[in-house]
Amino acid sequence: MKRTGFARADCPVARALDAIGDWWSLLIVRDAFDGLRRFGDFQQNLGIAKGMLTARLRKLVELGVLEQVAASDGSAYQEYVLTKRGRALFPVVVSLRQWGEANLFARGEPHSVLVDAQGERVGQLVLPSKAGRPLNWSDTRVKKVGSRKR
Amino acid sequence: MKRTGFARADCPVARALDAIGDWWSLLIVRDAFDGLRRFGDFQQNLGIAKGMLTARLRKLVELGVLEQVAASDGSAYQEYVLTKRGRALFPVVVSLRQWGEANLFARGEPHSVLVDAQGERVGQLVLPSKAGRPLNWSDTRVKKVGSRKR
DNA sequence: CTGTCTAGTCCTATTTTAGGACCAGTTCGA
DNA sequence: TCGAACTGGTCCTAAAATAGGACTAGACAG
Repeated sequence: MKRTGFARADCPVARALDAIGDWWSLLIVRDAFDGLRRFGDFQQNLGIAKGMLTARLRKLVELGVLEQVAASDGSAYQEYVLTKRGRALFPVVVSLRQWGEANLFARGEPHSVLVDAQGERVGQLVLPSKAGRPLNWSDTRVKKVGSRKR
Repeated sequence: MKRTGFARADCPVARALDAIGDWWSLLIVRDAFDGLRRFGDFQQNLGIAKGMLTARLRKLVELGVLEQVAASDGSAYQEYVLTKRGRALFPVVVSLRQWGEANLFARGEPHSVLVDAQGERVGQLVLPSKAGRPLNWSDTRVKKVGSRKR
């Protein structure tokens, strides 16, 4: 049957997953962060079927995550680049990366790493309180819509 | 056809999506962070088909994201709770939440919010450099496996 | 003991996916 | 300047994933 949609959910997590939580979208975004721009680049690098890629790119453009611009090499082709909204997905990609690094590789097994401009490995993502104190999961809770609880 | 797998990819993002990037897993994890523990709680709250939920819970247990424990109310039933590995998904859920809040709700449209123990809204996730300086996407790049580039 | 609740299993119709054949417009090479 | 190859798609098919519901064994409550 048709996949259940969450586009009208109260929960932002559900809406986010509805938008970009499918099997390919975040990998396309990851590759876009990596500098890939052309249809053929994505297709080759991901090994995705062309029809699937067409559909995903179209949806990401519709969502405002990617936009099509004239090719930077002066040819008549188009390129796909991240918009501001797309670049805002950076923490999502990084958090997945960090969880994957820590939990899905054997000790010593090589993987790509995220480094800063100096080539130094980056630290772990931190969730700060309003006052700037680092929080972990047990310091937080979700306040539901309409909840009067303070 | 069978969905393409990324379990052996070099990229931790790809492996993470292979593990938990399907349509339901992260919503189940979100609900687990929210305190849901029983099969029926997940099933009702998500509106997911029972067969789907069974399959997803089984996979999450296999992955070590959830574990089954005896019910806390003393009944003969089992409950599903997050393991350490599952709790490590906190930044993933939070990053999706923050992106969804900022990009998928109309101005003024209500949504659930993440608050700290004092009921204060939390800040934005921050990626620090090794030295603690906040980084954004343009300050970073991915060093591929086997890459000699510094 | 009997009826209801819980946590499933199993089946089916429909949708989604992967993969490949095909195609029009663009660019390259001689 | 022409033909070949490349780019960025479209369209088709077989197989797999999904939603939804019928059914069930064991737990529990009265």
